[in-house]
Amino acid sequence: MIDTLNEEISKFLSSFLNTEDEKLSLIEKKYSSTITDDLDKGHITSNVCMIAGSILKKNPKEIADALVEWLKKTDNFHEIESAGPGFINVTLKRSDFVATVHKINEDSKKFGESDYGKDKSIQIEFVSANPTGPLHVGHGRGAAYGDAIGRILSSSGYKVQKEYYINDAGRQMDILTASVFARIFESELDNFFPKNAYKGSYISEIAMAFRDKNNCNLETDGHALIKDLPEDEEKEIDELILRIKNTYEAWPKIKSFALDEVLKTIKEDLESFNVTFDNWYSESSLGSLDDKNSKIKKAIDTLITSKLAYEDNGAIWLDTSKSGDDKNRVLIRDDGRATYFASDVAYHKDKIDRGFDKLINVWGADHHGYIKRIEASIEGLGFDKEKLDVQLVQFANLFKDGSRVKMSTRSGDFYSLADLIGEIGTGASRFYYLSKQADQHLDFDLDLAKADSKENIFYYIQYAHARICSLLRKYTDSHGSMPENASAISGGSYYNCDELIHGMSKYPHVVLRASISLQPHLIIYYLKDFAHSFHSFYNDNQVLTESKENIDSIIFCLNAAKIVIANGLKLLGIEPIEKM
RNA sequence: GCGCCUGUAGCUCAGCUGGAUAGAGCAACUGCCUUCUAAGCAGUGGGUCAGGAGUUCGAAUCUCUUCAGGCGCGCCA
Repeated sequence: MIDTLNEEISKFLSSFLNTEDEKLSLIEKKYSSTITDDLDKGHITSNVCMIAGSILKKNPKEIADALVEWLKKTDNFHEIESAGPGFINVTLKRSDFVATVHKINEDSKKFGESDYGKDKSIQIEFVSANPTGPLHVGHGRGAAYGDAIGRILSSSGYKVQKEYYINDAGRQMDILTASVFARIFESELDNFFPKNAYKGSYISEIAMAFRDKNNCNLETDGHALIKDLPEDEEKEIDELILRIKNTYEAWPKIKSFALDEVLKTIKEDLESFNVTFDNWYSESSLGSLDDKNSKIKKAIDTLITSKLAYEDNGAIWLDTSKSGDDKNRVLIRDDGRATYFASDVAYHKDKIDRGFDKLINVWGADHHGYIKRIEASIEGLGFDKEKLDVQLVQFANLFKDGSRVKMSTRSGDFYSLADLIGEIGTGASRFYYLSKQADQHLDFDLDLAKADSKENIFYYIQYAHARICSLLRKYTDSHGSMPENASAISGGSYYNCDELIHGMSKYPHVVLRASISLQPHLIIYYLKDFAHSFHSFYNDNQVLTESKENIDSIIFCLNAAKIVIANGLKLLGIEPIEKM
């Protein structure tokens, strides 16, 4: 019905105000009609008269009075009032108001969807954690966020692809391999373990699994491998990697085995976190600089041809400062190896080449200094940098028993995402990760997530859903099938559901707003408010002792309320609970 | 030093592209379970929206500035 109001406002503006088109379109652009916060102000409200008053230098209240007269003549609405400094408050006809409930029941799972992003494709790249170990709680927030905006954008009509970029080409992979190697041949190496290797217990598990499936024979002298290694931890591991590669031919076999095992764990963790990807993109598929036809070589050649990349001091640099970066960045080191940045340039080129209308990168906030140079490379390759939208996710601090949970990947033992899911469940985990705007620091309180009080908003919302389910069960137990209309409400004899219906009518607007702003937390706060309306209703009304007509109408309405809560939770990747 | 983020009730946070008396929960105090799930509801008290200036019909929201806190500034990934 907001559309109807806006159409009438358009007609009013052009015929009544009699002013030039330029000003009219400015008014049209700036004003907004919204669903009211409370029923005292009717169902819909518009600030159009104040905007018009300001642009046309006229008294807003006079315009409002004229608009009220105009709208009254159309007979589209039950009641129209001007209020305050020049708001227009509209009360809908009972039938239009109740139509919301019918629409929700009909649309059911599709209620809240729109075609806002129709014909546009968006790719979201997120998590993309190095495949060197299981996901930890730091990755959880990006995972929940990327997946949620994927769901939200899909529901707004966008064609969405979710992608995980696997960093399987760099030094990290060698360190992973060396770590596993050292565990496999622990005894041959006199229990030596490199200082900079991955120390988690998963490394030993991978080593054991490898030993079970392969004949492991070191063949060379283990003592020689570890003799006189450099003291410096970085140099130590690099030297060890070099020696193993030169003497142990099964190195690639361990490497691919370790990668597969780690990826398997990551996929399992994500799956139990209700996060799925449409595509897993391997960094190594970008090829090597030695291959003329590889993606990485071609991307860099393009930059060299356009003179944005140049040689200096034996290295190849990209002129990123031209696009606002602090300094220029190295693409190819003086020893001929590509940097991580070079891979990323080629990767982003490939993403754009794949034809998406928009790319969203979900990055940890610590990478924000990296945005400029990626944008610069996109411009350098001749693309519009606006195609890329980097969404930063701040770290989440976990609190347990009142104090901060430490997580350190180096020491080996850390609080993993799987631990979190095991402790509070997927739903509550996702919920709290998403409960605050992504680019702001989040204190994640594990004790709160498990608490059984109103303070725990997750269960507060789920409880509303479960209570409705319980009523619906009791209704169908005695009545057989579900009611199909709300005659008592539309007829105007029963008003107690009005606040709930009014709340439900906001839902599609909330979803759209979350979609445009990429902010899932808006849905959480909406659901919290809506759950409150329900609990309040539930307390004031003894549903099942009402008259038959009233019961039917209430149940029809509550089924709609259940749909709204369930749809909202599903957009967050959370399964609604039917019984608590 | 430069860049990004943040500062709203005692605590944890909402507050949509500027809109009507700034909202929740917790904590404090009061009520409501022989009736559909009390993980619930209703009420009371609690605010210089960090400080200052500006933009205008109107600012927590936009601009500038001061103060305070967090993070990032590699031929690492």
